[in-house]
Amino acid sequence: MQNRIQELRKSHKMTQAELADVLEVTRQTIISLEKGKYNASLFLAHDIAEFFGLSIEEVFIFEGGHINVEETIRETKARHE
Amino acid sequence: MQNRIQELRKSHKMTQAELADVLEVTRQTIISLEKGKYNASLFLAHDIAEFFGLSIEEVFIFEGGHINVEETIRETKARHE
DNA sequence: ATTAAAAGTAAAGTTTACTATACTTTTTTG
DNA sequence: CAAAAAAGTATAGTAAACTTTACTTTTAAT
Repeated sequence: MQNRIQELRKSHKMTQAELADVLEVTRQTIISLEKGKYNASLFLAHDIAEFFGLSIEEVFIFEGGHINVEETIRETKARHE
Repeated sequence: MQNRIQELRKSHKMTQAELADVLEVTRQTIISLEKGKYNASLFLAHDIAEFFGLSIEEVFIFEGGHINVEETIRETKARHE
């Protein structure tokens, strides 16, 4: 999963330490998120998006995996019969 | 944090086992999320929202904590000078 | 009323987000 | 260029999301 944290942080002219401080996480967390070492929790994702005035989906890019809902439901239901 | 998983699952006439199967998690996970025992990861939150054709923010209700962005930036920057 | 299906509980184990600390490298600025 | 600020690396530890298994309670169907 990709994210626009670094880009958004820079456009707000903030350092990693400042962003970490605002979000009440450590600088390590910001570095790791920007570097893609791991993914934010739902809470932190929400706080980041809210801080930048965006939706979670606008900050975090979830690639692939577009499910055909109707088909998936049919298949899954069949599997459970 | 609240979520609308149970409501959405029922409106799709699915059991917990079926939803778990579709989302490729265990039934325990669905039960625990519906019961509010813990929060979904960002990944799972995305998969759930996508499955129901909604945004993460439409499925998960993040209460409180509305930050005044400009003020927070000013304060935080001051703290870092 | 029985039975079966669905929902729920409990607890131990794994994985991963996040912290804390300490040190190194890169970038910025005077 | 030199100093300071910012960014990055590494690693051990904690917390919480998620799994696995096994058993109990509630709801639905006949």
